[in-house]
Amino acid sequence: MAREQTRSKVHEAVLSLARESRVGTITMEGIAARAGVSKQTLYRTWPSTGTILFDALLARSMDADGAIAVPDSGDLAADLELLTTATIAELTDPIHEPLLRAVTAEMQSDESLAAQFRELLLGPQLSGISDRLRRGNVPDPEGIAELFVGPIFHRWLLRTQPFGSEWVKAHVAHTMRAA
Amino acid sequence: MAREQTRSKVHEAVLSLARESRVGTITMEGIAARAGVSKQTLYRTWPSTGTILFDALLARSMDADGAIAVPDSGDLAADLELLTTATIAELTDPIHEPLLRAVTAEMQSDESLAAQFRELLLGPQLSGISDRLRRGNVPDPEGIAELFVGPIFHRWLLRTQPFGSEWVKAHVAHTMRAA
DNA sequence: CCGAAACTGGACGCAGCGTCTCGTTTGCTC
DNA sequence: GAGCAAACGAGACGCTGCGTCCAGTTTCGG
Repeated sequence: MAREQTRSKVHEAVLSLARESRVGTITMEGIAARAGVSKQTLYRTWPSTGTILFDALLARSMDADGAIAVPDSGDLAADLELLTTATIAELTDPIHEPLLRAVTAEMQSDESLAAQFRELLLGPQLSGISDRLRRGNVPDPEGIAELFVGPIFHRWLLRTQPFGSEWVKAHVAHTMRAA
Repeated sequence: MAREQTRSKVHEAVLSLARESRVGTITMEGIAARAGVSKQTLYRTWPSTGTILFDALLARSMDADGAIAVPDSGDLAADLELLTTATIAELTDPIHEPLLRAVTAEMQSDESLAAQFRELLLGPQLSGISDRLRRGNVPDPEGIAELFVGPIFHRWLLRTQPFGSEWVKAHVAHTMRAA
């Protein structure tokens, strides 16, 4: 559909806008202006700002290493701790964070965006983790993966409290005990 | 500030709007029209639609029983299962759900709304649970409370999969094992 | 019964939406 | 390298909602 050059111009524009202003204020017109692209071009490919943000997020997740790799050293507890730290780093990354917050928000009133998110980001992430758990002979790996991810996400989304290394350790310990 | 009658007219309007249309489409002008109230009156009390939705949500949570009561029968596992079921019922209630989704979304770009939410809804909820856990001699009750709530919220927010009774049982079992 | 506080109704300029038209550029195909 | 379809830029369109302002009315406690 869209030329590759257009797509990357739009992605760059979105990233720079997300960096410098509140994500809730990002508009189609703003993106078009920043990217040096006509609104028509935007609407041709993306139905909403949420879709664009998600697309940018996805592109960013891909080129680094293809999402977050799940470590497998044989020591499950150590791996979970690494994974927690890596996940937190991504969630609080100055570029990722605003994009992800905006997409999460938009998902609440856009089911098709939510479906895309689940399929392309959340799903792979969760099954990566449950695969690792399965290799560690953990029963009900899917359930434990949810138990592991849920509280991290919860704390991030609701900004309950900052993530500290002692919290990470405690969380991994809880997860290990449940597994 | 606002007369009690005005406040309740606005709450009713918000509830009826949330019931019948996508929450993302709720506007100040729409609420004003539905409530038979001038925009001026709305802005005098609430700075944004998010604030109004949160206010309505809070009012609704209060009059029922004062948030969700944490059961205490002595049997921790049974209590957690009841609590899970009650929480899910609230999260999927046809009126609560859209309001809560909208507020959660808005919180992502409105820190002061997030703070209110934490203080008036999330906080009491979490400390109710950790109190119950403490009474059951669970170590690190705050941590376990997060472990308990996180995955429920995660599954609801991202609509990963529907809540089934077998999932509830498994989740309680995991939590018990960690505690 | 009087005054302050809360209210209605409507008007204001402004930003962003989503769609349209028209003329230009890009890049693939023969 | 000429030709053609697809993608693009520029900008105009009416419309909805925003947030603020004003002038006149209602409500209610002292």
